[in-house]
Amino acid sequence: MSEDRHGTRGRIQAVAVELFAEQGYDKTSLREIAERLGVTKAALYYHFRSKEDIVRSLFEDYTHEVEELIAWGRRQPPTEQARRDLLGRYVDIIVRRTEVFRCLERNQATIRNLDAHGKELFRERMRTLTDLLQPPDAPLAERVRASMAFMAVHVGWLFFQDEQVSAEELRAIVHDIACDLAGAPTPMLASPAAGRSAR
Amino acid sequence: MSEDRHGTRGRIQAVAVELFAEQGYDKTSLREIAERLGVTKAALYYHFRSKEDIVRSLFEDYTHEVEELIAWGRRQPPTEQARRDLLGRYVDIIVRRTEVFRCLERNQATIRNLDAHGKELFRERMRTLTDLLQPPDAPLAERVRASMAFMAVHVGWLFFQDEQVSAEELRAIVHDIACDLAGAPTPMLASPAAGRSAR
DNA sequence: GTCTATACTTTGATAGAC
DNA sequence: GTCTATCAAAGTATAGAC
Repeated sequence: MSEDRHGTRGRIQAVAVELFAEQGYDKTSLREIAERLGVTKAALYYHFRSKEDIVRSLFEDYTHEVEELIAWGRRQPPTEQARRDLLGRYVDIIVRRTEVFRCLERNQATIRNLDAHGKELFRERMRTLTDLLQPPDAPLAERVRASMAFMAVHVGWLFFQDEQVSAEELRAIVHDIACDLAGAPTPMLASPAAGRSAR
Repeated sequence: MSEDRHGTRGRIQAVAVELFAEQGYDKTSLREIAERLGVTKAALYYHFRSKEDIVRSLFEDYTHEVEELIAWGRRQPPTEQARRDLLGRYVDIIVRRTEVFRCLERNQATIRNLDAHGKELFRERMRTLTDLLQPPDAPLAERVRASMAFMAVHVGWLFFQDEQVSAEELRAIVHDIACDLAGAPTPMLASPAAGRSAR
């Protein structure tokens, strides 16, 4: 799998996500990636056919996980518990792929246009996830809340990521808020926020 | 002000936001902007000193409005009503500057690094806004919710922007959700969501 | 698997005429 | 305010040796 940073290929990917997220995809040259690894540009072309190929490979695992989540969600009964689990699993994906997701978020304009058909891929997946929480014919306000439940996971996790908070605590808080937005019952949470959610 | 699209300068800015948001800042060349306007690259250099100068000018008005909002917020008493108004005014800024904000959101990595000091500007403004809703010593869960109130405005407005929904309705829904997240009382809202917020 | 060398392309930017 | 002409720089990508 691509997340082992042992082989040269994996090391290239690790350096690439970091630089793409920090400076942007376009501002990061292959020369820079190669230098950081102590190899030459040409070496990169052994492992990847192009620069775009690198960034594409970065999102493969993430995309796959989301699609599996969607498939899983479709098999669940329409219970509150299932919705709660869906959001929890989504949080786990974001947590597990933090770096990749940060890179994605900061380079939306670039990444949108990698594939001609991939243009609205993110949007459609988000739409599909939303539908798992609220049917397409639900009131607009409910659908917006459902979408926001997922998006809140993104911004909440990424934004507070580099503060001095424990990952477990933040994970629980983000999940809590997401459930709250989705209208799902609040998960048991040993935090001061637990009272609020029950208001 | 820079949002009048009458002068050549304004027309350059209008084309630039659109292309930057759609294809990304780096993938958009000055040649392309010039062509779209029916002028030459050199003409652009009469109005702007550099490409970066164009993108910087785009955010001036937006930045100014947010800073005025912060100043306004500091003058308010710490009431629920004031917090509700703060969020409402924030929504109004995003609504008014939709295009610029979309451009900002999709080019985060690039724009972050335009100024060396501007690097954490967005983050710090968000932090300041958050503090207006919840003091820095509030429980983490409350601060995350406060931050999310603002971020929810971004994603909610932009994501549903191009669906077939009326601007007024979406504005109200987004404001409603933001208030809910911030713990502020729900604004009067003639929508099916009104009941939910009171749960 | 990695390197040297280089071809090819595009871009941001400038000088100076009109 | 806009145009023609031109430049240097940087980037992606390839060919071929080791």
